[in-house]
Amino acid sequence: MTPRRSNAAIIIDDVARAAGISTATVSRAFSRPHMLRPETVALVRKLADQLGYQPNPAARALSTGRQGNIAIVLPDIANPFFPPLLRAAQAAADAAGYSVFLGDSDENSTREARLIGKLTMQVEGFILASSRMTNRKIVELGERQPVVLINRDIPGLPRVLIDPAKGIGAAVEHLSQLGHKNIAYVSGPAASWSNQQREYAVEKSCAKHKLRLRTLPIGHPDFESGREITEKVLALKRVTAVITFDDSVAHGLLAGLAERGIDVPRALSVIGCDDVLGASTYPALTSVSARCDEAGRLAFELLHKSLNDEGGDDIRSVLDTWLVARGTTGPARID
Amino acid sequence: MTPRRSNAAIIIDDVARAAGISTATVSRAFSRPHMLRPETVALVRKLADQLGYQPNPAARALSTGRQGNIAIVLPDIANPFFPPLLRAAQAAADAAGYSVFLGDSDENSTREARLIGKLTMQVEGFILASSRMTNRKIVELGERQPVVLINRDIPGLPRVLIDPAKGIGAAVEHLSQLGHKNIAYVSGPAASWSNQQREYAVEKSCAKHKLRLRTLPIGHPDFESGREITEKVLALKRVTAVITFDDSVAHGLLAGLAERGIDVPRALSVIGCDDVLGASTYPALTSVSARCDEAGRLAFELLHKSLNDEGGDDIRSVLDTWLVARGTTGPARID
DNA sequence: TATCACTGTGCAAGCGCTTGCATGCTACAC
DNA sequence: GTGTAGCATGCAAGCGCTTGCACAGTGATA
Repeated sequence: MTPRRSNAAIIIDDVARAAGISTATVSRAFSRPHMLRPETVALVRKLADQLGYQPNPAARALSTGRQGNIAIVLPDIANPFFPPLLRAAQAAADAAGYSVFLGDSDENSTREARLIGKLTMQVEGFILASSRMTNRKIVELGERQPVVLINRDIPGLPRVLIDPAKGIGAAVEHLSQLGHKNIAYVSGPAASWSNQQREYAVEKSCAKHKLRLRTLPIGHPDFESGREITEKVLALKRVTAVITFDDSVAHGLLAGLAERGIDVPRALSVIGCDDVLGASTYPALTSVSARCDEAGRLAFELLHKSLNDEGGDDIRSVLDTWLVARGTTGPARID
Repeated sequence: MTPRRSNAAIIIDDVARAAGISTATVSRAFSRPHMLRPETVALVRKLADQLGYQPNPAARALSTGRQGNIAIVLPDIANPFFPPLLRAAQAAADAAGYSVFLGDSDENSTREARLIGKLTMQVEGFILASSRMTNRKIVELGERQPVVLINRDIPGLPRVLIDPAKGIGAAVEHLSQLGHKNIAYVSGPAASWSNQQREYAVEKSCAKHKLRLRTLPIGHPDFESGREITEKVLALKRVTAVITFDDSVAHGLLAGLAERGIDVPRALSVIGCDDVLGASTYPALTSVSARCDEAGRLAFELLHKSLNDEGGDDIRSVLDTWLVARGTTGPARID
């Protein structure tokens, strides 16, 4: 067979020939410089630069089994919780020399599994943020390849968890102090670990402070659903405060309330989760805050350790949350 | 040399052996099924499924020079303009069988160039959204590999442009009709094509409607900068309306105004650009709207055509904008 | 029956890199 | 002078796949 491509692409042989040495040495100048005489390394580096040589990652991957890539898979980039996380994770990965694949599963576990399947052979590991897959599937994946979870608590797999307990505890206490007796929780996707945690934390805190709690389910956690749930929230006559699964939903709810002329916080207090909207709503949203960028950074760090076989046993990194009280919470109205 | 890895990984030989045929035939069963007897294809498919065989992309890439990957590079995922775009582009790419690399340049052209360099050999093409690199660099890249631009107008390269003219024209007309005579434009990054277009459109429309225009520069276009610019906006005594580079900035400005008790729109009208915040501010933001998800989808489509050598000559796909008037615009105050 | 054009498969080279082992060399000790 | 270590480099196989070409079978045509 004759060569198929005769691109202008510079390959290792070109550099080797230019330097009058073997390709092995050129290769080592990049991957194991300490094995070579410093002058040799310098020469190769110079020539490579000059010729514009870049090692072909496919060839390298084929030979070594390492691709220098990772993948981040998440349910919905448009959810404002993820961009900061993604940004931080990609920045950390980049700094460590990795390139990152992005997979958006659109909140769909089948699609998520398909995406992962398509990427497995091209990446050294995965960061799964708010995965919608079953534990079993995730564990299976984890047996074949390094995986770090964000907001999913599966023993045995390294994971970064944003624990809403503290923040939600503070939120409920805040409401209790303001005189609220009946509150509602607008819950997120059932398959979401975060939602389970948040719901549980709300329940527990309400019990502690002796508040009555009603729960309202929602489909896709976004602005629209928040807006649409408004009617149902208002139908809960005695409820004077609402905690929502996330800020988007709170945002939608605020919009729905504004449309109906309901005064926030006088008639109803609203608290979001994630605190990703900053103070950018009006009134500024009281929210349970967390460093989600930190979660992204940390997740990559754990993955990086995994890749270098430094994965300690059963790492479970928990990030705390806290309440940021702004303008959407106030004293309970008196009926 | 002996084999380095003896993974449990199934390779093409395993399938070939199981089927009692050559690897060539197995390979063709995937890439050129029409060359084979249908029964052969079926057999191979069945066995491959059974064994869990997946072609190694690195080997394939090495052999064919095609990776099945593309990259999307953008200045800041945390900017709400990008997630919908990215989402749509990745969905389209996925549907066409491509996986996507993500690069966040952090608004930095050097970093952008570095990211691109790192990815070139792993992708078949690039989507550059709001690139911060110089025309020269981009053209150079385009000569070496398929590139589609979003919001960057370089003749010869396929590009998707969101043309603000119509929407901004409508915005200025809207303000003019409301009796505004003096308006301000809070501008974005100087290197941004979008900003240039928007600034130009504002100037032109103001001239047409005989409005006086002041321009205020801003650094990183985000919520914080918007908030910080408030003082300067208020210092422009006669200005009764402001158009901002994007929604984030408008958002920040609204927050800044609210903090100072300035009534929007009674004391000052505000118009954003991109319309990515929905009606989620209060008052709901009047904004120049565009289908940014459509831009993402379209960009991939153009890239896909490029990759299949169907790139027409000098494709320049322009998406229109329009004004969505909401609550932040009203009659000019009378000083 | 011999010839010819297909068709479906197999052979084996080659994609560009890494790396185990061999080799040549220098330097030092005996 | 010989032996021996140790260092820097080269040789060549192999990573898993694709694909040009060769080749064997088949049926149609002469």
